[in-house]
Amino acid sequence: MSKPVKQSEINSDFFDRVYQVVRLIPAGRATSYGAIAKYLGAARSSRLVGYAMNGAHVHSDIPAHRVVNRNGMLSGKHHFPPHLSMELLLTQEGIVVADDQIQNWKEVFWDPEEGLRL
DNA sequence: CCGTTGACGCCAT
DNA sequence: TATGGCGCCAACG
Repeated sequence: MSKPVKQSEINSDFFDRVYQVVRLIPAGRATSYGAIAKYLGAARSSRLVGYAMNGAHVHSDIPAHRVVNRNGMLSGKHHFPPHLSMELLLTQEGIVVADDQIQNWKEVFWDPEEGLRL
């Protein structure tokens, strides 16, 4: 198994799946768009995860700030309001951020497959 | 209906 | 190590 599959062949609620996973990210930890896509069986559709986050602002219970790119860089900071920037939110959770990048990324990174004990 | 865009990531050079 | 190209697929004009 583990064969790449188009998300459209899996289900039509890809975004909801993404939101579900993001909600499970523990405070003080963070994951990447690619890790979520991979967990959902659409490893090559990481861009869709980012797109899903774009509409996550309507769901105030989704910690979108805990999702960054594979390098731990805050590539989506530009989409947050000034008073609730990614850097601020992450810092409040104990994550160290410098130059728009999460420090100790290897330790902070939360893999959905590991965290959810797949 | 068609071309562009985009909170990404892998691979080639 | 750094840079550029391509795939992926929904949303938009």
